[in-house]
Amino acid sequence: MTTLATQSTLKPIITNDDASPEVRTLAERVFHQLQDAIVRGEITPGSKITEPGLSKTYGISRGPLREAMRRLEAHRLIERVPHVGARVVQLSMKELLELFDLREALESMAARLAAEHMTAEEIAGLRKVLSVHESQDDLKRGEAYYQREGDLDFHYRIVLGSHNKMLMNLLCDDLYYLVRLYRTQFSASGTRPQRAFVEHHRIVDAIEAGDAELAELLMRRHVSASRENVADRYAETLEQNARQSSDVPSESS
Amino acid sequence: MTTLATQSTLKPIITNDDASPEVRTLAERVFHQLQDAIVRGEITPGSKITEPGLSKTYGISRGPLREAMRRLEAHRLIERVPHVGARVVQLSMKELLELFDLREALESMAARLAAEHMTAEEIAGLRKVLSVHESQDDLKRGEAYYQREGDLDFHYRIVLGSHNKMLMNLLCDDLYYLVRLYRTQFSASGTRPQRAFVEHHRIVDAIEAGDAELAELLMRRHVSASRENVADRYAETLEQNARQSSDVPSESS
DNA sequence: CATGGGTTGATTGTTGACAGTAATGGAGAG
DNA sequence: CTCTCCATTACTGTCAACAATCAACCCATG
Repeated sequence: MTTLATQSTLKPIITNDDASPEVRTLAERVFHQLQDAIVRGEITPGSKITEPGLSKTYGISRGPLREAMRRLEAHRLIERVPHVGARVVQLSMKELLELFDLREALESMAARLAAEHMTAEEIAGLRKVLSVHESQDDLKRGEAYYQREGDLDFHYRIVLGSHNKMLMNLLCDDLYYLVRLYRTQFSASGTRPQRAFVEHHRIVDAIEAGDAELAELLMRRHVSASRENVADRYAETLEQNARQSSDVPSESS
Repeated sequence: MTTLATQSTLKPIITNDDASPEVRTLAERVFHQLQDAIVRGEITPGSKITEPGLSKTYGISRGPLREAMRRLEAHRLIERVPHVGARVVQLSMKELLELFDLREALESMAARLAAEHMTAEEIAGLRKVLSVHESQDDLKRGEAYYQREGDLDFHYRIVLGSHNKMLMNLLCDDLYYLVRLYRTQFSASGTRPQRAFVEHHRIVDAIEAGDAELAELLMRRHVSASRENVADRYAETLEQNARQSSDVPSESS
């Protein structure tokens, strides 16, 4: 419920609602808007974005827009080359798997620290996330779309539970947006969500028991399994694309 | 000295030498200059920096300077709050230890991957670093200043040897500058460098043998030991500061 | 017909000025 | 003498215009 749908109408046009409470500057607001647009896939990965275009789209000057783009670059959501331009990042399969390797190392560490430092309230909140999570899954068995948002919320809370500021910055501010970017594309397959549920529960059990070593191990396995699932999905997509574009290989892009 | 050097020997004034070959824009150049200045301690951690001041110091307009500062913020070398200003980051002891925890998780992973993927040439280069490293230590036994730069070079090369782009970005671009910032302050104590040498050699041995598990374990221990050493140094510094400032407790913060 | 060079168009980098906001200092009241 | 309120001030955020650079296109030439 914390990070759930900012149910806007897919309009990148300027919005005065100020969903985020602490957006005190234009650059920050358009940064969040662009971040959302990229993560939700409204801007195709790999597509080129230009400063005049965006500044006109969002109705602001190029100054704040450039700052927003700098922040997007820092979060690795876009890539810029001097005097040429910027384009939305497009991870290769290799890089995507690398990202999951990073998550494996960092989140297993987070789980260990969470088992050591998480407070009772935080654990209760984590359990609540799991229950909501589960009821949603009962509702829509095959959907697995909101489920993935809930999954990220779960991981998010464990990282916060580590009480390690550096780790929180790294995972929540930098890596998770990349994860979300590809999560929408490669949502878990049919049998995977249920197993993920079980793994989530076992991880929380280990954390609640204060068993740091077990929590670390379980989280490592959990992320690794998620990695394998995404890899399969990616391979499927590539295969389909190859089959589709075999008719029109003269793609001008 | 907290403020910038006026016209003294340390000239941050515009330099056309272009040490980096690919500095195509003003913002990038001043970014690297500021990065160096911060890492070398020429700008005191915690001190406030203002845009007009820096723009006058470096002889550029506020536009590129703001971009440079954005990049510094992305690399976590400065911290900004809207409408207030920016100051050079100053890690607490807790955060510094957290940073080493991150290194432990990430570099042990890097060592494992390096043992799996490092080429013969890269291993040879690594050995050469160690030899240079050692001769320097023979030269100046207690100095341990260049040694630390060599130490970072060692770790740098192992991360590169992992052939994991994401990991390289994270460690080399983001975390290592923070490490360098505090390395100058808490250089290894007398007995530590020699032990670090031995550990380095054993890690390279494990990598050369392709023993991924051992390399991972050794690197984890190595970083952990380095962490303990820095923690001790930090505690000593704090103690000294407390003893010195016990005479003048009426500090106007 | 292919290839090289020059021109044109658009985009990025940079600058200076203007507007809004937070800190600073002083004046007045209690 | 201290506290509060207000005006000054300096800094940050924003904007529009200028300069430098790159990509694409057209034309000339071998």
